[in-house]
Amino acid sequence: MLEGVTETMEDYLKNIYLINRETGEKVSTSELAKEMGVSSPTVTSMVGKLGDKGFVYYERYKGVDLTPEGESIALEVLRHHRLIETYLVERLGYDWSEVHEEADVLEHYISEELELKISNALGDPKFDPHGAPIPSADLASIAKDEMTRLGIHNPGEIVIIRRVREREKEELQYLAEIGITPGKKVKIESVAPFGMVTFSNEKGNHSLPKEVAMSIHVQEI
Amino acid sequence: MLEGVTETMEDYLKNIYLINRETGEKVSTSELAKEMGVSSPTVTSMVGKLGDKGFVYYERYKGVDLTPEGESIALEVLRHHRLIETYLVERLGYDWSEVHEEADVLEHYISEELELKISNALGDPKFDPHGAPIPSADLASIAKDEMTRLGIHNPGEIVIIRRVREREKEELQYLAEIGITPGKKVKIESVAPFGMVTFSNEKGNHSLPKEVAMSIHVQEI
DNA sequence: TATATGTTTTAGACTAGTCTAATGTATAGC
DNA sequence: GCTATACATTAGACTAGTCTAAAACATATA
Repeated sequence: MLEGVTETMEDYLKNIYLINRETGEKVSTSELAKEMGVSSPTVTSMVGKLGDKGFVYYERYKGVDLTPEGESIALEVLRHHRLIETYLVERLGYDWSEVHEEADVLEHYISEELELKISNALGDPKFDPHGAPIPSADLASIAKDEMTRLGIHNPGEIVIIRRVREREKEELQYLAEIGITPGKKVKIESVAPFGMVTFSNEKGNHSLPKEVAMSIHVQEI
Repeated sequence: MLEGVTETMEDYLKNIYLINRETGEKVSTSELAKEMGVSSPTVTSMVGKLGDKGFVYYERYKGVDLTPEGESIALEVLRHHRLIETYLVERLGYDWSEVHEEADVLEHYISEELELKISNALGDPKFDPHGAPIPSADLASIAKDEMTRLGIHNPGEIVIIRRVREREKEELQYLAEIGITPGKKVKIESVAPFGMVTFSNEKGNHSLPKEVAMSIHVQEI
């Protein structure tokens, strides 16, 4: 943790970064409150402090945005998170579905020294076990990727899974069972009523709610 | 971290355990304050809370003592600390002099799951890199050891270093340079004025202040 | 046994992070 | 252009952990 930046602040900055990357817009108080699991007034007061410290741009009723300094803190935390996840899977025998909670805590507490040792031990990996890009050591911001989402594809198209956003352990385990892990190929079979997307792969035919399919990053081939 | 036990409380309990093991007596407010780096009134207020929660026996003006429950929290933290130190040295290329700070933080944040994976990966080690015993997974309290201290031996006696208490990085590096690491043999040469203890080993002749020699656990042969 | 000395506790205050209840603001739909 | 509704902010309070200054206690020694 840096000087004057608490674990809580790091978490706010990380979540502002992630929501902003997802939506491309300024982040509203209530979105952030929901993501952080706190009340809206709590967020208002916290973003005020983050603004005073120069980590976010904040104007009342207009939402927040990271400053360059805020962004590099967010990227640092994200780098820690994804390196830890990768290490736990590669070196300590964790399953990809189990690593999120552990990394969510430890990301705030490993030193720069340990970050470096972990990265070296793994050969400076570029992606974590879910396919998410690991920010580089210089914290250059992550390039917007060229990928699409499983949920926007049409029947007949074939795509490679590149990234599966983090979610509940049981949900990730289920996705692995039906062949949705980074690197695997699937063919879209149908976009059915009730917002269901059906696809086929070596594990047979399966369906997912569109909302979930939209969180799976893919590349068409 | 357990339910209702904060990082701060874990630290108090750990330090009460360590001081009590060292002195064999109830721990006074001021000793604990010095060890924790806080003021005495802070300690008074904290031990009050720890008493309410049933982790310590505390009577005004009489010092504190761990209850069985407090002791098992302390042992759990100590087990984490020493496993982490061992892992960093064995698997991530750290030097024994560098691991203390990292472990002091992470000890509060690794899950039981990770503790188990680390212990398994290392083959359930019994001692950390400084020679300190690692509490077993069932948190049975650590048996009082049969060792003596380097500082109490007389010229001519030969001893094996078993354990070097944690201290500043630079100090540990110096001790390693002069051959004071667990497993090494030394012969006491003299107990000189100004409280200096002189000994010889394969690195030649060296001296240490008696206070330091008293913190090095040895076995006579 | 009375007192001086050092240790411990009490009193009261402050910060970080959170909450609920009340109030203010923006805007979509008429 | 006005108003209902959803969202955001202010006000005020609470807990954990810390501090300093002042008072209480324990005890060694004369």
